[in-house]
Formats: sequence, structure tokens, C-alpha cells
Amino acid sequence: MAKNLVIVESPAKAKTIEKILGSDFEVKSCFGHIRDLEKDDMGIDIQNNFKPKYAVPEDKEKIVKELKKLAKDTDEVWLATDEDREGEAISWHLCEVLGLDPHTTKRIVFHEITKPAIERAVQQPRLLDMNLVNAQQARRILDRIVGFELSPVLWRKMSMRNSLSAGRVQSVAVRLIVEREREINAFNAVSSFRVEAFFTAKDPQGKSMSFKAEGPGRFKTAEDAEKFLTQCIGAAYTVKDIQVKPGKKSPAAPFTTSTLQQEASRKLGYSVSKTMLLAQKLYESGKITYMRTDSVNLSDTALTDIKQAIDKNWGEKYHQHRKFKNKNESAQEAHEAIRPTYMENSSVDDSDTKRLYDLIWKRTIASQMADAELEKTIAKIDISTNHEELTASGEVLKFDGFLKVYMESRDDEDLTDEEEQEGVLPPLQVKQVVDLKEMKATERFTRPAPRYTEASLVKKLEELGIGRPSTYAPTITTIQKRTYVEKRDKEGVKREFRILVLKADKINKLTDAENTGAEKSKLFPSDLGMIVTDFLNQYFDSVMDYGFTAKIEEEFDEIAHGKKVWNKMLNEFYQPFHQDVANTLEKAERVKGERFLGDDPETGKPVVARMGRYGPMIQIGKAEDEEKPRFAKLKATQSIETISMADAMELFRLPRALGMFEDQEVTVNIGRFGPYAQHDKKFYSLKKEMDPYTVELDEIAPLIVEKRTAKDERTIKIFEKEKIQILKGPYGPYIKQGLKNYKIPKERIDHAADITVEEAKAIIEDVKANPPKKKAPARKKKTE
DNA sequence: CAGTGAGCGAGCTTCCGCTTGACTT
Repeated sequence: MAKNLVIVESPAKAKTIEKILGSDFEVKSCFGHIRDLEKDDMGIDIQNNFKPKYAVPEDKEKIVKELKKLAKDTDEVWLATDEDREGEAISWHLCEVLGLDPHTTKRIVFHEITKPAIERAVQQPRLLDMNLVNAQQARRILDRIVGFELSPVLWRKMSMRNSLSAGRVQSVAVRLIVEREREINAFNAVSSFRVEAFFTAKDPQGKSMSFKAEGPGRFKTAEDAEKFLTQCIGAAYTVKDIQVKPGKKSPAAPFTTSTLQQEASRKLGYSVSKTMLLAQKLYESGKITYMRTDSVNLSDTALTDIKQAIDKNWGEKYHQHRKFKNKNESAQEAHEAIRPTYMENSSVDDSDTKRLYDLIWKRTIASQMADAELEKTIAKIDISTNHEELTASGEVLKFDGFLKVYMESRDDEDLTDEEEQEGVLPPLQVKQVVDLKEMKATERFTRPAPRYTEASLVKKLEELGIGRPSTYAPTITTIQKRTYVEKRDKEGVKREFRILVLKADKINKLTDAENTGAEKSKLFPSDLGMIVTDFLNQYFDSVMDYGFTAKIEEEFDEIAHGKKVWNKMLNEFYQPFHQDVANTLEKAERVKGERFLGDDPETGKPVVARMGRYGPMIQIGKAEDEEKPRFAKLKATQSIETISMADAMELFRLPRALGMFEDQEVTVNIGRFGPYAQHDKKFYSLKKEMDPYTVELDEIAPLIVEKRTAKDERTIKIFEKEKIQILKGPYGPYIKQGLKNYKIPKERIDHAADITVEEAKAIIEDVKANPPKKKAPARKKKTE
């Protein structure tokens, strides 16, 4: 038994630190928080100054028991949880649960897992900071109050039966997506004409080179653009002025959780949860530092390591020492930036993981490399027939610096037409005459802000100070699980644009077409998301305010600095908030999100789009009418807010009868699980590309045949009389009787085809006698 | 697996932030 017990949060960290500290220290992990508020009565005694009621969750009982035993048998316990609000609270909970005295127990912290940092920490222990702990308790209690008082309001006031939820973070995340969608829907594209002139000029060797120049501003109408081109007929073009300016580019800071998620999304197309899963693997195998961090800091040992790698690979002049500062004020910086643990270490097996590792490696290296040096050339070209001038600009890379390894990519929202890639200009001289090949005036349209991707939403949330590195990915999952938001693609629509071409002193008018509005893997709000957001905005504007989190974070900081009392702060928040909850419960109407579309031309009955119990739908006629109303479900891509009368009526064309196949009728419809065909009492899901409104019989027939053969292939053996089947599933062979499935014992799995009826029966009886353990949700208590 | 759509009411759901693990019928 070691003399000292050190407790950290992460088990991977525990292993590394144990090696550094040696045999006098045993290092254990508590796996994050070990206590949480009870679920009953919110776990808060509001009348009694918001006194929290904590409990050890079921899935933490085992580790708590183990820590208790170790703490008892050791001379001294050291609390080494992360140095932030949550970490301080975890240490305090450890004191409470392990029976340690918070006034004497040693508390140590380090921001990096390096030998000097840890040895230094052990020499300078401090005590628990109860102010910081209280700031965390205030944070936790406020979130519980908001979540557990708002969610039930939704259950009462929304007409849909989902398990709805609301919270300080998720509801604002949904709001961002809803508002962006409406901005896009309300957007009117305005067009203007941009002039580009294509020239040739001779270089000193007499070789002809072509280059491009931009026109003077933009023309609002085709007439203005044509007028300008007409003026240019027969003109001579002379270089009037050349300016050469040096420029530079600097590398981006090393990765934090949020920037890693953004770059992995843009460069590798990973979802935020995929990025975090792969990063976790890299962390656990010791390849990278901790992946949930908001710090851009690199440890001194890392800096030395990185410098060595740069010097070795590219030479000293590529190295530049840099210290990055966090832009984000809410950052708590308990860890380092995300970086490789050793720059030398680069063998990663799995290809997806390797691509992420390479990204981290390059970003880390680049962050300590020299600026890239550029030379920007701007040439003004005079037009002899009018007073206008054209501008040609070019860029030459003089020294590549960090660009040798890494260039940060951008969200398309940051890109404007002006920032398109600069080309290289031929070596021009003032007074040189250049030859115009052609001049084009192209119609261009303004674009609305793009929809959020998972990663750009994380970026926005971080800017607003909402959420933490450990919650970005789960938050994105939650709002999709609640069906407030859906990630999907959107097909673009064709749009024509005009081009005026001046060539050989003649003007030609052309039209071309482009695809516009196409989106890939973007977040779209559902009708439910919109309705819930509108409701919350109407009754709980303070919590829904984008500045709400920032405002209460300031107060948490004041608590942490001992300038404010935590339960007083909570009371100031709670009184008006709870009043809003009570008022809303009493006064607000049940929300249906109804929108009137028009009258049905056939019957004259009103047609409305609204939210039903099972989702958005169209209703013709009223419930109180003698004839029952007709209903149709909206397609996944349609929404109550934007659907047209014509599209709504179109939905009533289902179910469709397609004709007979093998003497049985084939019909198509859309069900709970999407479009399907029905034939001989059996169901067949339509393929993704099949549209139930237009699909033909000869497309369905192969589907029916295909399913039959697939079933044959899945079947290993059938015992007709006993209704027992031996089937091949995704996890290997299994036995099916009636509708129930039974697992085949390991030792028989390889010989599944040889199983006899008796054997199969025995296996079924056996499984029935010893039912496999169900993986019960960890938080639920067993009632048996 | 392929229904439904009004209203009532039983019994259920729900937050944010720390951290990994279990293992398919």
C-alpha cells in the first residue's frame, strides 16, 4: 500500500502521473463527477436557501466504494482534479464522500502532464477553494432549475407527445438554427454585374502570358454593364501604375476542442461526435494530450519538442516561437491545447484516426513555424475610351514558412467573391500596352448566410460562451435526438444568370445556369423546433437571450471571487423566473402551430398546416364537420411555415394503387417508417431514390423479388412444425421462434447449420430459464 | 413495423458538465 493516494479525473492521466511520481504514490481516477443532484423534487430544497440534495449515481457506486477503501488505507490523500470550477467541485464532493477534511486535505493542480509541472505541483499544495465550489454549485443548481421547470411547461403546453426538453444551452442552440432558417427564407437575392477582363502580355523572354483584371465596381443593371462594355469598344489598355507590397500570413493557434471539431469537419468531413470518438482513442493510447480543452497553451517541454522537429525537418529558419492567447473570456484553461504527446510518435493504425492525428500534428507544428511571406502586386490598367480603370492583382509566395505543412480552412460564410484565390501576374511595366482577349460582365447574386453545420454551430456557441468542451458534441446530439433539428442535405435549384461578353469589338449576350442553395450535412430546424423556440421566446425571453449565459457567468465569477453569495444569486434569478413559469402554466394556450393555407377548391373546406400528435400535417376540413377531416403527413423536407397550398394538396394523392403483380394489388403509401409498397399483405420499403408519388409498378416488382431472395439467403434452416428458424443476422447466426430471438451458445455458433430441432428447443428453454441481462439505463433503479 | 390526428388522464419524460464502458437478437 502506497503512502499517498492521488485522485485525478481521467484514468489515462492517472497512469501517466503514477509513472512520474514513483512508488510512494498511488494514482487513481474518479471518472469525473461522483455525485449529482437527486432527481426527485429537482434535488433542491428551494425553500431552504436552495440547499442541494446530492446522491452517488448507480454507475459511480463501484468506484466510490473502491476510493473509500483506498483512502482509508493510505496516509495522505491528494486531490488532483482539474483546475477549473467543475474540478474544484469534484474535489469537494470527494472530501464529502470519502470523509476527508476540506480544511486540511491537500489540493494540487497542473495544466499539463509533464514531469516538472507535476513535481512542482506536489511541492505547492493548497486547500480547497470553497468560493469556487460554490460557484459550481450555483451553476449546477441553476441549470437543474431551468431544465426541470421549463421542460414540464412544454409537456403541458405543446400538442405533441414527444419527450420534449428545454435547457439553458440546448434551447439557445436550437434558437440559432431556427433564426438562421428564417433569415434564409426571408432573403431576397439581389443581382449585380461584375466585370472581368482577360489580357495577354509578353514576358521578358517574349513568351505570351495571360492574366485577369477586375472591373471598376459593380453595375446594378444589365443596361449599365452593357453601357460600360460599349464604351470599351476599340479602346487601348495601358498599364498606368504598379504597386508592390509585402504581405504575410501567420499560422493559427493549436487546437482546442472547438477548433478541432471545426477543422475536422471542414477538412475531413467528420461529425463532431466522430471527431471526439477518434480523439478519445488517440488520447487513451497516449498519442495526444487531453481532447476536451479550451486552452491554446503549449507546455515548455512540448515547445522544445516541436522546435526540434521543425529544425530537423525544415531547418531553423522555419521555426518561430509563438505564445497564443485565448480570445475566449469564458475559457477555464484546465488543460493544454490538443497536441501530439511526442512529435516523433506518429504510427497510428486506423485510417480515420490517422487522418485526425495528422491534422493535429500538422496544426501543432505549424503553430510554431515562421510566417509565410508574400509579395502582393496591384496593377492599374487605364482604358483609353473612358475614365475608368481596371485592377489586376497577383500574389507571389516569397517564403512558404508554416504553409509548408498546414493551412487552416475557412467556413464558406467567410468567403466573399473579392477574396478568391489570387493568381500570378506577368512582370508588367508602367506604360506597357496589354492586349484584351475578352471582357465579361457576369451577373452575380447576393447570398444569404449559410445554414449551420454541426461544427459552425459549435463555433457560434463558443463565441457566445455557451456550453463547454465536454458538452459541445452531446448538445448537438441532444437537439437532434429531440427532433428539434435535423442534419440533412438540400438539393439546389437552377438559376439563370446573364453574361455580356465583349470580344473582337462585339458584344454578345448569353445566359448560363448555376445551381444555387445546395447544402450538404447542414442543420435544419423541424417544425417542432420552430414552434418550441417561438413558445420559449415568447414566455422566457431572459433565458433565451443570447447573452444570458454570459451574464450569469459573470455572477458565477463574482461568487468564485467571494464577492457574491451563491444562494443569494440563485434567489435573484429564481424569483422572476419561477413567476414566469407559473404565469405561463396558468395563461398560455396549448400550441398547435396552425397556419391557414386556403380553401380546398373541390369542397370549399379550409386547408391548414399544423402540428399533430405525430408530427406536422395538413388537415382539410374541421373536426366538428359532419364528414371527417382528411389528413396527410408532411414530407421530411417540407415545413408548416413554408409549404404552399399546391404542395399541400399534392400530399393527398397517397395511397396510390399501381396495378396488379402476381394477381395481387400493389399500393404505395408513406408510413411511420417512410415510403413503402404493400403487396400480398407484406410491406416493402421504397428505395431512397424512389418517389412514392411517381414510382411505377415495374420499379416495385424487383423490390418484392429481391426481398424474397434476401430472406432465402438469411435462412440457414427451418423447422416448419415447431415454427423455429435458424437465421443469419448481423452478429452471426441466431434462433428465432415466433417473433422472439434467441442467442446460440458460443460453442455451437460455428456449427449452427447442424443444430437439430431438439437442440434448438433446448437452447430456447435454456435462454428462457436464464434470461440475458438487459442493459438497463444506468440511472434507473430496479424495481424488482 | 407500415394506425394515428378530439380530449381526458394514468404514468412517463427533463437539465449541464465531469468521465469512460459494455456488447448486442
